[in-house]
Amino acid sequence: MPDFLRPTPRVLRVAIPSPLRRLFDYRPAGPAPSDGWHPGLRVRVPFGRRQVVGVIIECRDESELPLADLKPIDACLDDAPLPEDWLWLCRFTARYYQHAIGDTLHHAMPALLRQGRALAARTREHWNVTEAGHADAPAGLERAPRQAALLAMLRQHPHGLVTQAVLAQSFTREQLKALVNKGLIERHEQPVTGGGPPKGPALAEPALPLNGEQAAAMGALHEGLDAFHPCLLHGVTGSGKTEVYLQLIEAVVGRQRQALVLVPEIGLTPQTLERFRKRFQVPVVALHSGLTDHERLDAWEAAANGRAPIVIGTRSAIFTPLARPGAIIVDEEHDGSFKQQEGLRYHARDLAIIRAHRHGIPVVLGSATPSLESLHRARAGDYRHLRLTRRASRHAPARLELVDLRGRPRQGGLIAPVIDAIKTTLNAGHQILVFINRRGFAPTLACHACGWLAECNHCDAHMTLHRQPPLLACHHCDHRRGLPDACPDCGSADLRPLGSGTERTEETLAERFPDIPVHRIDRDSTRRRDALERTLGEVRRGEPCLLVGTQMLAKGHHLPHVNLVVVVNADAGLYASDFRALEHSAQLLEQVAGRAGRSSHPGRVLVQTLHPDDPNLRLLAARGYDALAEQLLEERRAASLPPFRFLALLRLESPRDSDVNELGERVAEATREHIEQRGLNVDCLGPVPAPMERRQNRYHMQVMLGADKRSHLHEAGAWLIAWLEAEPTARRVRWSLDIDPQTLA
DNA sequence: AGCACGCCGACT
DNA sequence: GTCGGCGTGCTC
Repeated sequence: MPDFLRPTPRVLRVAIPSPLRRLFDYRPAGPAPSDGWHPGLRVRVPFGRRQVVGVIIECRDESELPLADLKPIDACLDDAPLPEDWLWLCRFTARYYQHAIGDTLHHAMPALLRQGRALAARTREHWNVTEAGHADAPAGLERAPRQAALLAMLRQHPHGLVTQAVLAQSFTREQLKALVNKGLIERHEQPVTGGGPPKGPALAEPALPLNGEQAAAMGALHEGLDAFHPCLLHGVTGSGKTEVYLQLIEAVVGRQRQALVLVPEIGLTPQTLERFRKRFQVPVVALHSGLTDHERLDAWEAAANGRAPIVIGTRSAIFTPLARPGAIIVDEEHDGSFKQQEGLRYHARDLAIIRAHRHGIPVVLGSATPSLESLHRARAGDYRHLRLTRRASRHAPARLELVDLRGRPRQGGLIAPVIDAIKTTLNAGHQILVFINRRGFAPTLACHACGWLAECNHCDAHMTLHRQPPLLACHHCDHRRGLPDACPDCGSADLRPLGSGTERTEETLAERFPDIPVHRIDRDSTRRRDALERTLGEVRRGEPCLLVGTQMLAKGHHLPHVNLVVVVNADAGLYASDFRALEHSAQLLEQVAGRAGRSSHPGRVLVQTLHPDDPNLRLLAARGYDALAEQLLEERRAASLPPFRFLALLRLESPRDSDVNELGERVAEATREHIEQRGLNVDCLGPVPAPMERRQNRYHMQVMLGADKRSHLHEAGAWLIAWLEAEPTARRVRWSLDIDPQTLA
């Protein structure tokens, strides 16, 4: 039925920004949008005692409530619905992650749209010369040379000029206003002309020549530009994955389509953007945290109407609408930052796959150390497995050398042979990267008389000792304390730092190598804007130096003069309770190793460990990440863990431990009963205390659901949520269901 | 989530 | 006397 014949629906089902997992019915009111009522239109509605911006999800004629009880909407905010692909993705996401649709839409929308800012009606200010202004000698300009010049310029443009163009010629708003007051020019609002890709060639600089493997990968990608075509681009550090991305984007843009590129949180650096912007003549829209609300909305619209051919952003950029989607690229697909860890707990990489499937376009997951999930799907034939094994430099990637820590005295966390290796490398004129996974001076402060340890009052955690400035800080809450002069338990003054963090290692190395600059890079030292870039800029000049840093240093930065990498302690992930700890640890070690010897010199990687005989560590050292990943996949299969089984984790938290305990018991019990009754093939384990049970004075418990079939897991999860929503005592407990949890913490 | 209502404790 | 703590209930 054509829209103009469609009668106005009696009921609008609206998603409201709230955690409530249902829709609310309203009566249409006010002028109908020009194309009629449709899902995707934003409406301003009364909700309780306030006004909110909601989104129409369904137009119908029936309601479960008497129609007379429905409130009318206050206004429709859009002339046309929000983009269909965006709405589809949001609805899918809400369903898959079992999250409230209203809250999902709210999170996926630019702030200005959430606030009800008009989208369709956005116009640009335009200035035209009036009839009076076209007269030979307009009056009132004798003593206003700038105004006269401005009028002269506008007279050159029969179709007028936008404000931006006027201001760019160093005229002012005041001069425009003065001319308007004199009746010589007029102000108009002109709709922003959108749509259509930018014209002209896409490339600003020629593509680089590809090696055989890259060319083969490109060939494979070229075969499937018009179809869903998931690829795992599995390439060692320095093998040229980015060049493959760039050439894929070139092909996509050349076909008048758009490319969406997702990068890890710390990957959206000026260098990354520079590389894209230098290559392409067409605009590259970057969605980063520094944008104003207005810029964000502009970018969203530019993507939605097709003006932006290339969009780059972090996790949340997966919710950018695209008018003509051409390809999605997820760089460093194994990176943990693609999973949102609170609220709507979505995984941007997984949504990228879904989105590409829906659009029928290729999606490329790139990594040197793919997640076991992606590796498994590539091996199963769900993804095309494209490998890049050759590095641009002559050298094979550095192998890990395990260094036995047992029984050896440490200075700043380092043992004598490692310090000797550092000295040798410095003497040869190279740089060294020391990687240590704890910031601060020392993990904690201990009393040597009685064994007291500095503990946080609000968390089950030690307080970290910091020297700059001197204090004890908890890394799990914002609690801080000054340093005690004496042990609070026994009064002894013999308080000593226990273990080493970045500050202590930095201090030790600075004492040991007084003539060599030591740069510390961690969250504390890079708090100032640009501090990281400035330090790295200096390091890239190539003078011998020492870099001490946390995992911030492991990712992506190109450090061509680093020739030796030292890992202070590799043991964190070896015996952790989290089944993914080893995978993540191995990825990190491989990434760190990739920092060594990227240019002219082969590098060394020294890995200190208390477990030099650990079979997993030995496998990683001897044969690399891929070999260990194979091994871990077999272990996961044997243990029925992801990616061979699907998980959902219920997290419960409350200031009162009895509340979480009791609710945990009851919800797990009820869920097990339901699973039994319905004959679902689902395990329900727990409740168990979360790894750090008390955090910020709140008690954390969890209940785990596991299933071989997603549909069974989904049903059990949905039932559990319904149970909690109906349970009065659950309101005293904060709870959330994490589908495909990435960590069990 | 907000936001109101409502019922008890310590204050100007 | 009231200001305000958070338990309880509701939102088309």
